[in-house]
Amino acid sequence: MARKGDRASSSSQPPVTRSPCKVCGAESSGFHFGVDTCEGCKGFFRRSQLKTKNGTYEYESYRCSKSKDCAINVVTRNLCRYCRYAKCLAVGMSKEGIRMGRQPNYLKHGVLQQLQSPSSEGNGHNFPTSPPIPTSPNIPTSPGVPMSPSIPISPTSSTHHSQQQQPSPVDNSYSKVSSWGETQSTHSSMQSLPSPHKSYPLSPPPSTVHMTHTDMNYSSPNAAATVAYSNVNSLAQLLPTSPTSPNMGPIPTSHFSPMHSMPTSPPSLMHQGPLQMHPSPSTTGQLISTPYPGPGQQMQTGNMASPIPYPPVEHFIPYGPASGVPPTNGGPVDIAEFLPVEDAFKYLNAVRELPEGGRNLAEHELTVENIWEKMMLSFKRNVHVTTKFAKKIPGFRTCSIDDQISMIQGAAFPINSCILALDYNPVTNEMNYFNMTEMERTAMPRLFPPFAQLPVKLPDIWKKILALRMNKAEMTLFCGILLMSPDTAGLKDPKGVEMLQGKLYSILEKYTLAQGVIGGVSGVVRFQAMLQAIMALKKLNEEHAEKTRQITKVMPYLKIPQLFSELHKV
Amino acid sequence: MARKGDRASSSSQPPVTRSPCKVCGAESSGFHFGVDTCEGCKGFFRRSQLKTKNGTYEYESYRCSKSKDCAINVVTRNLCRYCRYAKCLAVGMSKEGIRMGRQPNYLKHGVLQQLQSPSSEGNGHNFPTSPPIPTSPNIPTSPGVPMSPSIPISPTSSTHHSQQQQPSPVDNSYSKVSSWGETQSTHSSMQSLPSPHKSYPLSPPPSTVHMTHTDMNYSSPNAAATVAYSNVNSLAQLLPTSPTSPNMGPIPTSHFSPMHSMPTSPPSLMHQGPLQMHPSPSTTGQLISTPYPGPGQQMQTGNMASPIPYPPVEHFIPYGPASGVPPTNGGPVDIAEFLPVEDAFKYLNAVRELPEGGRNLAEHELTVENIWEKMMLSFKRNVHVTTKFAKKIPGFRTCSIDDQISMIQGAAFPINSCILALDYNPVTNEMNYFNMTEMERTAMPRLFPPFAQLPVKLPDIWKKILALRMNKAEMTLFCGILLMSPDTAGLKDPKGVEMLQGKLYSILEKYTLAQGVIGGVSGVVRFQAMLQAIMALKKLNEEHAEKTRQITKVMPYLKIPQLFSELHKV
DNA sequence: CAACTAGGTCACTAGGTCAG
DNA sequence: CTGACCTAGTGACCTAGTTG
Repeated sequence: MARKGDRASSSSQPPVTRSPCKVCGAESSGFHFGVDTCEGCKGFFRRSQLKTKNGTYEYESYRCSKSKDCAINVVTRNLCRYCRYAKCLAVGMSKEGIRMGRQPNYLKHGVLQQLQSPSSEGNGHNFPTSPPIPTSPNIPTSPGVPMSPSIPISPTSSTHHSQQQQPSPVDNSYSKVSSWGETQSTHSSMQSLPSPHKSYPLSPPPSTVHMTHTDMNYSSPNAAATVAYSNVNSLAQLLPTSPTSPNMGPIPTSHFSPMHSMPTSPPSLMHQGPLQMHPSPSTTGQLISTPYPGPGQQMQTGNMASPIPYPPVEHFIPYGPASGVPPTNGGPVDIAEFLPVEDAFKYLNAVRELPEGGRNLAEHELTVENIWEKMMLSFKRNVHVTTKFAKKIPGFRTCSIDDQISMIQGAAFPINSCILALDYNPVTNEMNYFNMTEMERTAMPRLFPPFAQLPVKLPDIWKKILALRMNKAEMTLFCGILLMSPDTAGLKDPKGVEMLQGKLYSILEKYTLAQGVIGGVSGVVRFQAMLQAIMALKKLNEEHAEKTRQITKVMPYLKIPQLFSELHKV
Repeated sequence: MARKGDRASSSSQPPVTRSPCKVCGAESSGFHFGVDTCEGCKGFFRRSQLKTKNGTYEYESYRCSKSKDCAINVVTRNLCRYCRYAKCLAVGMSKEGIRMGRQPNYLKHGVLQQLQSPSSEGNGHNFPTSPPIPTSPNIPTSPGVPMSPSIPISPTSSTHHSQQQQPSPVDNSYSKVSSWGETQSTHSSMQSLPSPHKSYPLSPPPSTVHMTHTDMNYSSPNAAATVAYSNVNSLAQLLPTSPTSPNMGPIPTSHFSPMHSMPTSPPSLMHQGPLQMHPSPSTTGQLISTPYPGPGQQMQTGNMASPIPYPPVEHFIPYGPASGVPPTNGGPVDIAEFLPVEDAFKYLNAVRELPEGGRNLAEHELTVENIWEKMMLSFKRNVHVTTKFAKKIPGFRTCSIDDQISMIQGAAFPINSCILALDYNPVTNEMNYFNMTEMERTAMPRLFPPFAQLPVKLPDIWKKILALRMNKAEMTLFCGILLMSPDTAGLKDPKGVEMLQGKLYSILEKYTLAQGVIGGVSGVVRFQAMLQAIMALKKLNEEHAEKTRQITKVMPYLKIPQLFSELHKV
């Protein structure tokens, strides 16, 4: 049976389709370690990953005698092993990327690309539901399918990452730029390579390809306020801060002032983009911004199968001193006396924006390392703001530092996930996936298979959360409960935490009951639904921690900020 | 064009993503060798079972270069064939598990048919009952598992569908006889993996190998017809039972009749011996029996260790029609109309006794295998009774068979753990640790290190549960909530389950509130504490599942009844 | 029939080999 | 060490056979 090489040259296919090796430009012999490469680079990469007798990896011995920016092409590829390996990583080669077995037909027939091609087409669907016309003969980039992340998809926008198109020697893809060099330098033995980060270009022209909202309206105003966590790596360092830290900003004397402003953060803080905020005209309370279109705005049914029961307007729930319905037991609840809602909530809200220093990746930058790094950046900021949030929760500061750390470790992810519900639009399925662009998000399943389910599971939870129609006070309590989990791993005083959490539960219940019927749902039912949402978030958290462990096992070379490793006890 | 394969992706069916492969998590393409797997794992398993030229099986050549505990997921599945194959076995794949032909419709959309009439079921609850699901004798029964199918309890009747109801009166499953000898022997050569089928005799000469008494008293006329499944032990088999199964025993017309009898089950079902029921002098409701001896009675322990000296009268909490305190909203709760408490609870209670066929090990018998076997025996009985319990929970039968199975899988352990609280004495720390003797229990940490924490963590949870002072009705609802978890893994209709669970929550809350102050604690607080206990149990369950996975990875030669492997999704 | 699944096929790719 | 060539798998499709 016809053997190998044929695929390229012979066969029924015109030889034209044979793409060049993504690393050196030579003729490729197929997908190797997730990337279209030649036999040479395939073999080189394989050997590089072998362990030597001393237990180190082969690639660790590579050194560059120049400035780590050697061009890699057919002719020069053997001149610098360091740079060749770096290039391999840069184009996305990795053990995880392997795809064995037969190539799916839909790939062969070049299904997917067209969706991406005409640049940013309105609708958010990026799935091959239609019988796709073979636009381009080769490798499409489909989520879930391991392959080179650097394949140019949209010819239109190809202006900027020209390199991989041309089988030529020039290659800027993994070039110099040392923006991250800073942190890198402190990162130990990085000099011996594997940190592909260094080698990546950091600020290529913003991808025009798949532009999403996040890009534009981010102007980070309160940058200074949140201050330099840039170098902080330990949670412990964050905690001892005085609760009245000047960074906190002014604490509103009244938490229930009836103004329509966004939380307390500047508008730019909100992840708006296409997502509009429309306060209910009928209310005066402070609202949580959401992606729902406001009154008079058309709600388009997108890819959702079932009709969305909740209309946009009522979603904006005012809160304030117990208005009508009396609570089950006890008098009206004045949350303001118990917890500074505004103050706490603003930190929660911060996770909805791209962190400082973050940027959206261009198409050709969608590599494991780059995405990981972006995630880490986001994550770090999130732990920070969660920490600040935590300090506002009654009783949190009374716990031991160790327990405080444990709780933040255990709750940062679920809390963050919860808040992102505010940016989810169940109708269009638009979401803020940890501040990633849609392109980045869709690249995830391919680059990090264990995370593949997350973008699927989160929306379910988000729907639940949105259906709760929580206002800021409720959301704050809700997250407080997530934080104060007595079953947090490693807790030294679970009893104490349990009591504190119990208090939160009870306040939330009273408050919710006092709210009366919201959106046709009674307070009792809403409260129970909140409890269920809490459980769902906790469960998701555990799954996620497990997945993270898997990933870091499989990709031990990924940098894991201490915070993160702490968070998931990796 | 579009051939079948597309069924997964496209199809006219709801865009519901197919369930993940039980082995690697990739998208499954259907049932293969008895398990929901992807094409890759299907092919891998098939090839593994092929004979080589030397007459050996392909899988016999597999070796693990690490510690036989490699994670298997879509990314790593090709890294270790030994572990991948082990995982295949663990999830129950086997040649005998094959099921060909069309998949019954009720499996596909089992959920919807709830509209059916409640029909039978001696007592008349008004909750929907699923249509008497056709008993399909050929549910994927994967062998790979050493135990008899048997649904014990009461062999009488069984006139209808005798096939799946193998009336083996006694459920000592795979106890005595050669079963172990068989497997063990083949396992001696464990080094090179498994002959799972050899070791997990199921289909092989159905006669010799695995024959326990099941054979003898199996007198069903159509034995031949069912022969192939005589050893079936899939959960699926247990479920389709007609709700009118005569095994249920007499059902009291009034669930609240103030009699002091033990539930309604035959005495032999109850772990009575030392357990006496002593109603609180001030009440007349039915009580949960506990290890606390009643006044003037001496406590003697069965297979448990020492006597328990302490009779907290308040521990016995009566229940009955809402007495004094009015519920939060709505009138008094009549649980009897909603759920046959007595009937359901008796099954729960059964886990407190040593299963039939079980025996306590002598000191020299405390080996990994023996203890494992004992655990499995207990476990199997527990799943059985949990299944029966589940059928009594309103709405459970309306779920699809798959979901029913998933829920039992996910809840058997926490439910069983919960019930054992009734045998825990917080003063002396005496406990019923899954019916093990103290000696056996103390041997556990040494033999199964991953389980070391269990005997430590359980008491904490038990204390919480005891502190709740739940009566039978509450306990039944509590366990029902554990069962109907919308976040159960693999659920196809989580929404439906969520709704059903919500109902249970709401009933429990109303009922608990109606109980008023118990032991100085208000209903509101008690209810909240119940919620926390539920979360604690769920968390413990996940940890335990993880530990189990560890153990079975490290000791792949341990026989794992399918029920067990299913239970923890090993 | 229609809905499913073992098995077979064969397009593909890790790894191993061994001249260069 | 490199990389063209091989071999042993792998897994997307397909077909034949089974079952409701």
